[in-house]
Amino acid sequence: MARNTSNRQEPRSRDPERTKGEILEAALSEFAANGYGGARIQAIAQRAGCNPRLIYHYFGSKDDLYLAALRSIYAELRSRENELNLEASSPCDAVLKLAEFTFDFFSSNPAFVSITRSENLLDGRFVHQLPEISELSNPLIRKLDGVLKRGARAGEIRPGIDAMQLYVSMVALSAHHINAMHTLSATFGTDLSSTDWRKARRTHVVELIAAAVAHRES
Amino acid sequence: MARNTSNRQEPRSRDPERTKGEILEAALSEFAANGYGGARIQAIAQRAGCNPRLIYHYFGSKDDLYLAALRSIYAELRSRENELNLEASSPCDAVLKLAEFTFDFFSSNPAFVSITRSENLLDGRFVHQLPEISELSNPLIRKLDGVLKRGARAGEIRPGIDAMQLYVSMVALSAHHINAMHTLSATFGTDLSSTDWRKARRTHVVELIAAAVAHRES
Amino acid sequence: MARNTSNRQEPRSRDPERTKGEILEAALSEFAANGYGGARIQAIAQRAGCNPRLIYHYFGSKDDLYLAALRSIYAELRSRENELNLEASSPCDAVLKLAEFTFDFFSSNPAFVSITRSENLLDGRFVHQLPEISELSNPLIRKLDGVLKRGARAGEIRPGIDAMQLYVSMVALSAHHINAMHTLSATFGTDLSSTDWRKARRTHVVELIAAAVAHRES
Amino acid sequence: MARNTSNRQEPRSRDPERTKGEILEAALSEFAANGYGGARIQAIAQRAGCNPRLIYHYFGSKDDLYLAALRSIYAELRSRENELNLEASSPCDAVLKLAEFTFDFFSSNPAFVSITRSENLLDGRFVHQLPEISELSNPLIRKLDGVLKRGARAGEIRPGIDAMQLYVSMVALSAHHINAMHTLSATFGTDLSSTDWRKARRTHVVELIAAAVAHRES
DNA sequence: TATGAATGAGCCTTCATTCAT
DNA sequence: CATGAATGAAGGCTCATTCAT
Repeated sequence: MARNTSNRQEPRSRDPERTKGEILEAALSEFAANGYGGARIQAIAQRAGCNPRLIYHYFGSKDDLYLAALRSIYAELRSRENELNLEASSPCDAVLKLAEFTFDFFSSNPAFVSITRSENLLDGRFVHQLPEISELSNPLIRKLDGVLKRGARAGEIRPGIDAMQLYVSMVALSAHHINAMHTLSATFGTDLSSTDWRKARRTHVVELIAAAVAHRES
Repeated sequence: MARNTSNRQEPRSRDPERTKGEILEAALSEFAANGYGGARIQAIAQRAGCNPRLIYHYFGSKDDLYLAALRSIYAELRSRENELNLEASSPCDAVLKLAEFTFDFFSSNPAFVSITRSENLLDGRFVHQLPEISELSNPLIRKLDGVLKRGARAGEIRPGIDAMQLYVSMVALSAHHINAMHTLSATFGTDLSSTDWRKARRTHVVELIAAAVAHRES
Repeated sequence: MARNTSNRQEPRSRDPERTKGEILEAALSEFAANGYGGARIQAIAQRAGCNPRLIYHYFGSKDDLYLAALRSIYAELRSRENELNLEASSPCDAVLKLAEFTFDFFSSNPAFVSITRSENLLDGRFVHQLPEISELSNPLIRKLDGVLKRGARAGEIRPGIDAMQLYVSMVALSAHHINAMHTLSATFGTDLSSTDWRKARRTHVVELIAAAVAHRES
Repeated sequence: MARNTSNRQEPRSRDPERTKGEILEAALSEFAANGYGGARIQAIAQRAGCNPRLIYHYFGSKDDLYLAALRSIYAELRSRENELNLEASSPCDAVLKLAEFTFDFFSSNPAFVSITRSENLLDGRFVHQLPEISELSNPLIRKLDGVLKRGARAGEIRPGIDAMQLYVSMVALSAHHINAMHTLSATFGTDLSSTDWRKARRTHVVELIAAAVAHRES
């Protein structure tokens, strides 16, 4: 007859910061797995182990939660890029370092690729609401531009390479096979997610970039 | 009292084949613009100027309509690729020809990019149901492999390049800036859809591929 | 074992006009009983014996359904007023005829009173969207004005009475005890909805109006 | 490092009575503006500048808060009516004095009209829980009855007028144009809230009551 | 005294789909 | 061939309210 407390389920943590973090983490997974439209607020709540209502308490709306998730993955990228120290290396090494970093970042952050994909499906509806993002990559492009010019003067690097184009290429070569993994896998009849294929891809991409920037005697 | 037929509104084309084609066309647009989940069966009906019910009449379900759309864009790709004649050119020219074709195909078929993107969001749920797709690219890869080997023997092309990796790179370099147009545009603060940027991108990509496959004197 | 048809519930009438009418009727009751905010779309569906979804099929939204209900009660009022023939009576008789009609209209159309009350709670949010309503009462006021002037000239009616003020008074005297029935009943400890009270009220109101417009020898 | 108390924000007034009063005041506004169903407990908290939880602390529930608001507006009315001194005037003057008082009370207490309206929308659900209200108006009716009888004997006032009916009429004539302001305004295309209209209405109402009770030579 | 955290119930609305004509 | 009528399931969001501090 006694109503012991152990009978009812744990009423959550009473730790707002942690709860908020768990919700964001869950949102990241759900949005990555299903896109904005396909994501279910209830699924996020379940992943976070909390009441759906709580999501509104902390984030206000699905849109705002999505914006928070978007902000978070870009913040992660920015924080990682800041750790790069391109100036310290020789021009060729710096380019390869960036190429490797870019490749590895997308490899180990599939959520970035997924959410970015969803965002593009929506014609960038949300990313355009985050002005801070546009300030993210400009410094990197400037640094890369410096490296290319330095390398060109030193005869190490083919002159005339546009930094932004090169960076877009690095991103393309590093992300597209993840982005389009399923269609490419189906097309080629090969599993592009296998460790072997990914390792081969990394080698190929780095070689391709190296060859592309190298100075050639003609 | 008689209910003569002239009283009711014109009941469409009475041309089943044409109606079916219009629906497929409309579906292509809608799926490309909104993805699978975001596409509305009613919107497709409106685009096609017909009754939603008719879609079920001709295609059975939203899934089947989507499959038809998927099939159609891959058929288009296959048909274009068949027009290529890589064997007729010198190895270097053949590679560049393929690069240019690939770039131009994605540029002029944004629906392919969009629907492909949606498909990957769904983890390839539908593309895996179309076995004919896997037979599409194998011939191309084989041909490209032949070209690369021929070029290597002739000393024109750097040996050891994997055909599939190279082709994935071509696709990546040609499609990713379209696929991720909005996020990249927001990131760089540049409009990646402008004609100028696209033209510069084409030049960059072709040069990059050329440099990557070129044989270098050690 | 046989699944006879009488087992499943009647799948509705397949008579759109009738269905639409039933929904409107149900909406009228529900809105009258609970106001706009308190009305439940599902309750309306149940009253109408149909699926909630059907309401959206025919009316689009709760707002639009409410607008339709509003329109309908005013149309009813207009149609009744048009049957009045004030010009045919002597001025005094015409005024009393209008007073009696007004009293009886509100008595027998409690939905009008209720929905009107709800509308005022919303600061007339919806009534302002129905421009046709403003054209409803102007003719009546003009007619009443004519009657009053005619009566004044004939020495039957006290001169200087403003037609609109008088009409507002008729409405007030006829509607307010319905509108505020519960608070007044509670205040006076009397049931204002009883037949007896209503009958006495009618007599009182008509007498009051009669005395108010009568020409007095001073 | 020490977390001194001056760091956290001022925890409100620490004056329970005042806080309670502010909440009641806020509730009055919110209920008047939105009715019972439309009122938001959080909006009341914001108006009162306090935490929603505090409302529960002081008043228990939304219902109880509403009851308190209801009690308060009727207490205000009772207190005002008690200041009237009908016996001191001549019968006619007394009637007009009451008419003017009633008109002015509703004019200057729109919250009374609004909350009363909301209450009637709810079929008097709450007013029936306040037995003290029914004891409010009985003395007034008795007084008015006395005045009418006195006036009838003196030949000043038409005999046979029922005091309650007359009082209901006064209320109706004074309140209905406020109660139904928006629908009437929309109907007549006139702004019934304008100062001019209200002034003309007052004159009209007083004249109407005067004429209605006046003794006429047959 | 006062407050933020957390919840369960319920509402409007949308969508793909089938029924009957 | 073609269409309007009708439906069940589910989703985002809001609200009053209680728990724990």
